[in-house]
Amino acid sequence: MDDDYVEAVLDLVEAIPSGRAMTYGTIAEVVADQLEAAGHRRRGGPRQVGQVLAHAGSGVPWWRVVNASGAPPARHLSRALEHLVAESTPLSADGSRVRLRQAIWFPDELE
DNA sequence: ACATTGACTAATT
DNA sequence: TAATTAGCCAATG
Repeated sequence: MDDDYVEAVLDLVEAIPSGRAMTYGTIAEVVADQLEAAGHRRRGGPRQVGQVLAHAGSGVPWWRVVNASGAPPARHLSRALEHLVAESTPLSADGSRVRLRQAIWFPDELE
């Protein structure tokens, strides 16, 4: 995993607005498109995004990245939920996952 | 090289 | 809805 990939992921995560969220899979697609357009060979997937955040995600709003069912990473669940609540991110009734229908964000949406 | 492991996903039951 | 099961792709031993 080279620096270009790591940087692309971190930049994108930083761009997610407060109160919104993106899934690992979507981030992987956007980053793959970006790098491909920049001349690199297509690579990466949801798990690679997870790898990047696990090792280098401490400085970015990692709690705005959730899995395909809207759940934050199991290991940091409570810390993530604190942030999400503080940002009034739309949550499911039991407060354990993000309501993707409302909270999902995509980078070309007007801000 | 080979096997195992993960901040994952989509399909199936 | 929730649990299970293949796939997936790069890192690690």
